[in-house]
Amino acid sequence: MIKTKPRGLSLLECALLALLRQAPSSGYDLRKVFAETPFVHFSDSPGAVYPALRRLERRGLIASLGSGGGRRRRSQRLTARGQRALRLWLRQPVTRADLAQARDAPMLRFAFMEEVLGREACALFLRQYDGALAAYVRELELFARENLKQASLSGRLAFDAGLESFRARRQWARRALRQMKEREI
Amino acid sequence: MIKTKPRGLSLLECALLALLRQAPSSGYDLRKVFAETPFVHFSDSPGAVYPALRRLERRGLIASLGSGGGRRRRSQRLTARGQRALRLWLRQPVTRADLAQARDAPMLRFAFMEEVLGREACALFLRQYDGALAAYVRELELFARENLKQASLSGRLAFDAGLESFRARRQWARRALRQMKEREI
DNA sequence: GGATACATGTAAGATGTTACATGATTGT
DNA sequence: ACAATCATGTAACATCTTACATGTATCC
Repeated sequence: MIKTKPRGLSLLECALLALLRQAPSSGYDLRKVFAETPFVHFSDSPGAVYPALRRLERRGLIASLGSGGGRRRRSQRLTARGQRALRLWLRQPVTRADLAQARDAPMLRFAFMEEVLGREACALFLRQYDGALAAYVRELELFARENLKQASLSGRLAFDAGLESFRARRQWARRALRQMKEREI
Repeated sequence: MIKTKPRGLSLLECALLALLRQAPSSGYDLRKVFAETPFVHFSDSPGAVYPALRRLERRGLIASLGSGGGRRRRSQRLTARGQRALRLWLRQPVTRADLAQARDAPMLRFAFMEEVLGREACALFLRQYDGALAAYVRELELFARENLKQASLSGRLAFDAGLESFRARRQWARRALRQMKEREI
């Protein structure tokens, strides 16, 4: 028995795994990706990235390439265990909690999915995602009917904004599925 | 000079202020709101809510109603300072960071805005929000043209999902502004 | 050899999560 | 009196933010 606690990985840690799979990189490289890529909300602060990398290293999911002391550039690569952890994360089903709380997690997974799991997994994901969205939209509509009667106009509109985000995302999922199939040839 | 550090309020703390303005409530009440309201992502865990309430109390933004020791129900109400803090939060301009990082903050503010600041402030907000979204969408489109050439299909689609969310939100903002004006009579 | 950019790290503090503990109230 | 529910709180832990500290390479 190993002493590793089976705590889950944070979204940041998963993103780091996915980026390191594409190419071994240093913490500095990864921070630049976060700094320069819009609308992915990860912090490029050293106090977030370097500790996360060392957590991944401690778990054996990544390993240093260039060694040496001091403060020289130190690239990290994914280990076999890291590969497995990444695939596991990418293959998770889409849950209601993913929609309600960790709203960006599904899309982050999808962004890296094709490279790691291939087109079929992407198509499966899109169908699951659409289904989960459909159920969640129904739930929200029901809530609106029962609880938004005497809300202010701005309150109702704010709720609508959320609802329409999910509806738009459903449309996107359908379109994405079509495109995946078209280019399957 | 008072010793209060001018640290900002967390989104949770702002939400608590807004809810307490509607009606004095206990921590338990507030937790139930978070537990039962879908797609507002606040935790209903006691370890999040009670410490946040005590921080607000320490700052003089809320105050206890029912006193008494033990573990009896203790409702909190907004103080005059709390009112001012709430209005200040609601009146903040929409920034790029609100769109890129704190994505839910603007809508949370809008939801409570009419009750506290009135229709005109809502209309101003919607125009600002639309403008900020327009600029951000242009920025994202530029990024896509320059950096998404050799991305995988799922990678490009994931980016599109984000883009379309922002476009859909712009449409919503325009529609909301129309509705605000229609019912202004 | 001095300035500048590259690169890694840490310390302090805020916040949130999970799990547990415990006091009050209500119904039977 | 007992259980169930209401209601508040705390301890341990993980993560992230901000700000600072420090070493290395490169260019002139």
